[in-house]
Amino acid sequence: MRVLRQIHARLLTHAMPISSISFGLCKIIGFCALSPYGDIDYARKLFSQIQRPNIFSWNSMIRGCSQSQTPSKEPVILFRKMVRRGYPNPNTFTMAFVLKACSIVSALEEGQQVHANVLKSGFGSSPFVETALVNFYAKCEDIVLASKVFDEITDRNLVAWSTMISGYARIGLVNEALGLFRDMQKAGVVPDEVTMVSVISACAASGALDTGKWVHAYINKQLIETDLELSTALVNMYAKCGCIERAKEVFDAMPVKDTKAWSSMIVGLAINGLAEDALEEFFRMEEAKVKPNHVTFIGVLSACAHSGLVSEGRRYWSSMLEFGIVPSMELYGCMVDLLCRASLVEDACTLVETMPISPNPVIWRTLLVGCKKSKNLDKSEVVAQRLLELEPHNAENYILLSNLYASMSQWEKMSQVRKKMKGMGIKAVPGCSSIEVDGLVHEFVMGDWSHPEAMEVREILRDISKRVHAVGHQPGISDVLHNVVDEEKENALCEHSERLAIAYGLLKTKTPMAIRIVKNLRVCGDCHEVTKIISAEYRREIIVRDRVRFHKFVNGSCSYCSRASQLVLLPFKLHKRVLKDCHAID
DNA sequence: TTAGGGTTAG
Repeated sequence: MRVLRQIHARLLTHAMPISSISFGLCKIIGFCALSPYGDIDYARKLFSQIQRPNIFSWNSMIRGCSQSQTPSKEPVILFRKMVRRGYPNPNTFTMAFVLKACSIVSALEEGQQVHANVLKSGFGSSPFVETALVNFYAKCEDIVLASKVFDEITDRNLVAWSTMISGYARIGLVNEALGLFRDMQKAGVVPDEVTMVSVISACAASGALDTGKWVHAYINKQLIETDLELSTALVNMYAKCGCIERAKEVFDAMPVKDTKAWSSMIVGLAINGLAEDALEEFFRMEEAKVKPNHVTFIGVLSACAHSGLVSEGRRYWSSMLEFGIVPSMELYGCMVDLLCRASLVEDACTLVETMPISPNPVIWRTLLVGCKKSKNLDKSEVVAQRLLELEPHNAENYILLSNLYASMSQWEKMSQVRKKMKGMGIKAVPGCSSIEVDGLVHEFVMGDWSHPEAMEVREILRDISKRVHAVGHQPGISDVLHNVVDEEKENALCEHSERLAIAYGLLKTKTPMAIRIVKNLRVCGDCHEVTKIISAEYRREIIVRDRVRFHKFVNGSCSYCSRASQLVLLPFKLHKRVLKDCHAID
C-alpha cells in the first residue's frame, strides 16, 4: 500500500494527460479494493475523487465492498448509482458481483431488482449470472425461485449443479440435495470437492449416516481431493451422525487443521457426550498454536456443561476473554446452561441480569428449565414472565411453563396456562422425527398417518403398545399433557413422532441392526422411558439424536446419560493440565 | 475483474 500511495502521489504531480491519470487511478482502485494487501477505505477515497470511473473501477468497488469484514448493502447502492449515471453500462461481471453481495447480506428485495435488470439487459444467458442468481435465491432461502432459475438454465455446468445442491443442503432438504446429486451424475457432470462438501453437509444436517458413508466411499473411489473444507465437512458429518470414531479418524488424518477443523472436532466430541476428549482436543489445539474462536468455546463450554465441570467452565470463560473473544449470545447460552445443570440457578440469573446484550428467548428458556429442575417457583414465574413478554405466541414456552407447574404439583396454575394458550389460539407444533432407511430419510410428524406404509407402522405400534403395558409402564407427564391417556392405550403410544419413527425402523430393518432416529425435535429432556423399554424388549440399539446430543439406548438404559452422570465423579487430570495458565474468575 | 464449499448455545 505504501508503494501504491507513492505512485498515486506521482500521478498527481506529473504533467500527464487526464486520461492517463484516470486510467492509472482506476488500476489503483482495483488493487486497493480487491487485493488482500489493499485498503478498501483508500479505494473509496480515490473512487470518490475521479469523475468518470471506468467499468473496471465500478466492478472492483462493488466486489471489494461485498468482501469487507462487515458486509452491508453498499454494493447495491453503488450499483444503483452506476445505473442512474448511465455510464458506464453494467456488464456480466457487475451483475455477478452485485448478486453475490445481495446473497451475502440476504437482501432479497434488492437482489430481485437486480434480477429484473439482468432480464432487461439481456445478461440472463451468461452462465456466471445464471449461477449467481441461483446462489442468491438459495442464500435468501427462497429455494423455489432458486430451483426455477436453475431449471431454466439450458447448459448446466459443474458450478450451477453444485450451487443448487448447496442450496438444498443448507436448508436441510437432504433428499432433494442427494436426488440432484444423482441427476448431476446422470447428466455426465463430474463432481469436485466443492460439490461433495454440500452433499456431505446435507447428510450431516439430516443425520443420514449410511448415505454419508456411501458418499465418503464415493469420494475416495473417484479420487476427489479431500481438502481442508471437505475433511472438515466429513468430521462434522460423522460427529453429527453419532459415529465419533470415524470423525476422529478423518480428523487425525488431516495434514493441516485450521480453527474450523478443530472446532468441528471439539463440538463433535461434546455433542457425543465425550467431554474429556473434547477438552483434551482443545489442549492439543492450543499446543498446535491454532487460535480458537467463539465456536471452539461453544464446544468447550457445552462439554463442561454436559459433564458438570462448573469451575473448569468458569475458567475456560476467563481464558476465552483473554483470547479477545467477545461473548456472543450462544456463549452466554452455554454458560447459563452450565450453571443451571449444576443447580446454580442464582448464579445463572445473576449472569443473565449482567449480560451486556439483551437475553434472547433461548437464554430465558434455559433459565426456566434450570428453575424447574431446582423447583424454584418464585424465580420460575419471574423468568416465565420475561420469556412470554418476548415471545407471547410460541407454544413451546407455554408447554414448558405448563410442564413446570405440573412438576411442582401446581395443577391450578398448570390449567390456567393451558387455558391461556387455548384462549390465544396457540397450538403446539407437532413433534417431528426422522429415520434413514435404504438411503432415504423418512419424516414422521406427530399424529400424521400420511406415510405410504402407515398401516404396517400401526401394526408394529400395536405390538409395542402390548409389550410396553405388559412391563407395567405408567403414562408419563408428557402423555398426560398431550391428552391422550383417555384414548385407547395403543393410540397413546402412537401419537409420538419418535415412536412412529422407531416403529418404522423395526418394520424395515432386521436385528441386530441399530435403529437410528436421526432427528428428533423434542426439547432435550430425560431419557424416554418407553424408548428404554423398546430397546430392551426388541433387543435393539436405538440411537435418538435430539438437538444437542445422542442418546444411545441399549438393553433398557441410555449410555449417554449414565456416562454423563459418571463423568462428574471422575478425577480431572486433563483439565488441570489444560487450565494451568488460566486465571480463575471464581 | 466474473458464479459453487467446512465449525455455532437450549
